[in-house]
Amino acid sequence: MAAGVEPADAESDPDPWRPFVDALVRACVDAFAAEKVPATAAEVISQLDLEGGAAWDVALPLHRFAKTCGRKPEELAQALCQRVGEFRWLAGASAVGAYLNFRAEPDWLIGRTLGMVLSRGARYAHTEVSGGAVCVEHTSSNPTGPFHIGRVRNAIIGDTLARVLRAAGSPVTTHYYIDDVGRQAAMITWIWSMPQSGWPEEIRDGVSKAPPRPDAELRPHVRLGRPYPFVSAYLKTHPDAAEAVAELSRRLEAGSAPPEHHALAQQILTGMLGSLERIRIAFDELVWESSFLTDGSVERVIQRLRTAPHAVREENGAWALDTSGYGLPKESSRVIVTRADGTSLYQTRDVAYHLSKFASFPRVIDVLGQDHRLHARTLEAMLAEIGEPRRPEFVIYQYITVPEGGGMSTRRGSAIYLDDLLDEAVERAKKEVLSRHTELVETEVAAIAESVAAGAVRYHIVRVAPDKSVTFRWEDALSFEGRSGPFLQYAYARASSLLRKAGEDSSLQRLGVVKLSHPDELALVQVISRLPRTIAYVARTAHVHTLAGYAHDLAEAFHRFYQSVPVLTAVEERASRLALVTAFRESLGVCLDLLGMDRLERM
RNA sequence: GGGCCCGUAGUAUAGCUUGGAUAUCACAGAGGCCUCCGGAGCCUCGGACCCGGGUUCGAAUCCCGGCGGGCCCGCCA
Repeated sequence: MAAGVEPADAESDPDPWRPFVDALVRACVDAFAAEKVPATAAEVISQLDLEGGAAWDVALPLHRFAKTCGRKPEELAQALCQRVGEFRWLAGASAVGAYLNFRAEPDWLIGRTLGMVLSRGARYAHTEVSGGAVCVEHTSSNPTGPFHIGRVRNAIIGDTLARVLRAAGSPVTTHYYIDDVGRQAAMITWIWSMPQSGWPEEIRDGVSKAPPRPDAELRPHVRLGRPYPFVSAYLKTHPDAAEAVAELSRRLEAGSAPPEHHALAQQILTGMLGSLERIRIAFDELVWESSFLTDGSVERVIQRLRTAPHAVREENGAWALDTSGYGLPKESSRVIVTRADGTSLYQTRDVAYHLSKFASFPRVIDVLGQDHRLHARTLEAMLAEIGEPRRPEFVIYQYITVPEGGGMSTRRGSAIYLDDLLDEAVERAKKEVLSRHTELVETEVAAIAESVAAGAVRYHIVRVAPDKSVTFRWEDALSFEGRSGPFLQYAYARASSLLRKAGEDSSLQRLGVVKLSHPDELALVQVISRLPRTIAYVARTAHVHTLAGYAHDLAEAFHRFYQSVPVLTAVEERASRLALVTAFRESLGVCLDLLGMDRLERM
């Protein structure tokens, strides 16, 4: 077979299938009209199954259309098949049962797909900036100590989503919202504002008996976060201490924080962000909650909420909102706006934050754990109360639990920390690398191991649908085979190795004719051609796990091709196959970029 | 008690938005593959839609009711 490579034009739609599907829909609408069956293009598109039965087929089930005209679907399929006739790029149409199957000319799709990838390179499947700006807020963990991997699920989902939205043509700004004025922030400052020798015995004991952390001195946020869970427990039984923290909290709100306060939060946060950098996550903006107090926006929100239609004054002076009209559970039909002492609460300050987001971004996305679901609905009610018509979109994910049952808890000692998981993954990756390579120097081995470990951790978490809870198991998280990050990176490294050995003739942008016919070659092209569609889907639905699944399919198709088709030793097909390998490598590279994983030339 | 989410082979997971042709993929299990380019790979086999109703020509998918698990129901965040 021989196919001309179609250079990618200035089309904004990066989907190689687009012209074929457009032609197909037109042909179907015409055929329906000829049969006097009412069917619009939109109806055809909605029924169209692009994944089809066999890999190359686009299928149209006819049950729905048959019903509206009272004919048998099988009979309708036969009739339509006669009328669809021929249109550009159609290799054949067939009626199978109640389905109409269309096959695109393989040569056309091969040429078009490879042409698209080879000319666009790392921009393959990307859409030119077209949408409005999007703000993605994710992670937003309080600066109270190191991340356990439950919290990291938020960061990985949010970061992946941000990357995909950018690829789909939206300018994205990521936010990490830091609570530096609430009770938790006050607790950290309270305990560290006294010398350790002066700490209450329970807290000192707790810290000294907690499992030792060899990295505590190395990572300041680990050390500074150590007393937090014990402080939290201590305050429940010591009202005097609790009052001291409350007083500190009031000072924070009033803008008269002790001098060490911000530095502490900053120090812990810096350590936490350092952990996230290990898995390639960084933020465009760090947003401090205190900034909405100092700029007066919280005060303005409070004024608006106190004059809102359902504002209620409690006897003790607190202000609340009756939200029973918003369909919230009746137990939470009252939300507090300000405490009896006049100070604000998290949900009130969050309204101010969201108003500031709406001022800059037409689209606002919040990534939240399932425990914040009610808060999300409360926030919507509060926005409605002050007459704000806009709403954030919420991406809610379920928790990561431990095999013994329950969530990750620092206090119960059931938390698995990101740093620990990465450290362990790095050790294992090093062993794997050393067993394969003797020529690499130590720094290279270390860098590769970090990349493999980070990829393994990110992939392990992102591959599961956000609305499913995950039970954490070390052996699964550290698996380097099958549905794992290293499986993808290995495919990339294999392809890189091929292209390295091929030498100069891998620059094939000007390759005129492609000769590919092996089923595994066609299957690989088919998967490559699905990438733009997949990115568009993820951008629309925020189902980031779909991209992880796609990337696995892509790598798998390559491994199969690699196994069954020789490349370097091929004679006639060598150039074509190298072009295919190049296109594959770039497509998988785009996936790795979007999943926040490193492209490894060797591993 | 009320609300939200989840329930697919031994384990894990896709498909559920918009019902449609033999339900995806992995780990574990059994059996194979380095005459070629990286065996972190490939091939073959066996194995699943929580239960009960309903809607429909057709239900893993939609509706109702159970059961099981997670989370929330603070003048915490």
